[in-house]
Amino acid sequence: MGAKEHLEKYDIRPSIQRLAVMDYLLRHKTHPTVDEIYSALNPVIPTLSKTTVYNTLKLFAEHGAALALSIEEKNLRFDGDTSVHAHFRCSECGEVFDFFPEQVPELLSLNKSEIDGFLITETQVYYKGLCKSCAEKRK
Amino acid sequence: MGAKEHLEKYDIRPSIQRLAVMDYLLRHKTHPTVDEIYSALNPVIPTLSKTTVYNTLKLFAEHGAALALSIEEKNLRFDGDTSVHAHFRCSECGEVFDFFPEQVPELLSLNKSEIDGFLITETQVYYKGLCKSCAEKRK
DNA sequence: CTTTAAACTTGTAATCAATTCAAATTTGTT
DNA sequence: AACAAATTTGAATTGATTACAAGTTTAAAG
Repeated sequence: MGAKEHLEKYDIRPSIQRLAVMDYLLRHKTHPTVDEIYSALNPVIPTLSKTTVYNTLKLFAEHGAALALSIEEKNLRFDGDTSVHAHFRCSECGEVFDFFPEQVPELLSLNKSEIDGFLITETQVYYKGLCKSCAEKRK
Repeated sequence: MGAKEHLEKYDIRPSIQRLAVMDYLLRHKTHPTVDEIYSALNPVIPTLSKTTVYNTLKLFAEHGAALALSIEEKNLRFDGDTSVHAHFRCSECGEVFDFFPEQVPELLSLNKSEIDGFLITETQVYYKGLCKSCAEKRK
């Protein structure tokens, strides 16, 4: 599915800037920060403002078209993949990976459900530690 | 267990300030922010600096004596309860609750384990939505 | 086509949580 | 008591994010 269809699906009008940001998110599974997205797109759309990237990502998150991850202290990170999955951040290299341990689906599927009177609309599961590549280097 | 024993357990020297912060965390299960802790303790220890509260909480988190929760956009929140549990943040009133759906223990117990070569040292599970009290008011 | 209003984008300025840093104080040790 | 290490302090700085007001684009109606 392309960026245009993805935006339409979430009732977001497809401006040039929004399409570019969505396209970037769909093509890069790296969970980029605002700065990374801005730096990548600025050469292509020279008039692009960083404020627009902020506005756009906030809009995406509100409409459910992207996930905002607060998995690291400094920057928010964004994910265009809104399917059920968790995230892993390596404390060595800082990279953020999609993560899918067996137990996760069950847990995330609590979404939209009600427990003890609490209405769950969003679930975030964050793991931290050493990624495969950094763990091997340690040896 | 008192604040002193708690600190000793995690190899943290018990200064006046550290004891006060730890004591506050153990007595208030509200997942307070730095500001909340500082504002509460400043009247008691007038010389207290906010930098000390920052330093202290960072130290606690590094030693595993407290949890740093990035469950909300603006401030970090802290939890003196380091046992296995998840958190729920109400998007209406902003309060952060301890939360313990059945599936959580299993998920959090991945801690210190290895999956696909990834070494997990920390797990955070965040739920967002409407808390019981705010959900009832909505009707 | 024009006109017009709404939606969107832009850049600057402001905010504010968190960190840096160097000086002052406290603590533990000989 | 004297010294070194650890801790605390507050002022200054950083840096991600937001606010805002002006400029631009888009879409719909005449």
